[in-house]
Amino acid sequence: MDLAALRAQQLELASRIVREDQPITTTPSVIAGADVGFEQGGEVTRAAIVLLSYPSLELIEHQVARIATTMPYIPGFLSFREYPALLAAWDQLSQKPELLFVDGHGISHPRRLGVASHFGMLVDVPTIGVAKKRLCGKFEPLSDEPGALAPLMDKGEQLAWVWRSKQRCNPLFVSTGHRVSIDTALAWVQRCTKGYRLPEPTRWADAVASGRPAFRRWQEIPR
DNA sequence: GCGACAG
DNA sequence: ATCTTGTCGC
Repeated sequence: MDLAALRAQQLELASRIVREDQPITTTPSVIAGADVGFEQGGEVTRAAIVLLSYPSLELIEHQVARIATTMPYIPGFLSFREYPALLAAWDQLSQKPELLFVDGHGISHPRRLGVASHFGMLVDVPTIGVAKKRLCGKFEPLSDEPGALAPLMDKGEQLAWVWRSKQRCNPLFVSTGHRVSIDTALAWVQRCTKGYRLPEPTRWADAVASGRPAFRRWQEIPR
């Protein structure tokens, strides 16, 4: 793999990311969550996409795709490692969502093209990036109260909101993926958070992608 | 030159 | 991300 070429590709794609809200924004009735996990020591990439109804936030569909891993993890190039599997899972959906949450950064990336932005652009759906760790940029320490907020700044521009979704939990990094402003991204993440650190779409995608016990229970003991 | 570094 | 049980704290 040629990192210089991938870096150039990121700059090109990043220039096409829409950081503003859509002129016509209607309330979504279906919101998706996407996440990626690995198996067999990393040789297999497993992507999961879940569909939740809104505003009830109930799981209505989940798809999992497994493909041979094509690239190693290199900070700043995560999307090239994860998007092939995500696209495979996306194609398996019986219906497409109106809003998409992706586990990872959106524009809060060195070249402004985190996995949420890259994948969001590929499927061309309003997308939000929800990351659990900082990749770049700086922010002031948050107070301990849940709801504490601080802008993630880099080179003079705000790239995300650092938001403490729950008490005694590390904050989340919420950013524009594609076709959603940073403020609107935060508003949707807040509306979809129900008492846990992660918003429901990413929480379920995470559970499905990594075979969490909570999900297996729901999966193996239905009805 | 010395750290930092999504998942 | 993943390897992994119990355990400390609210």
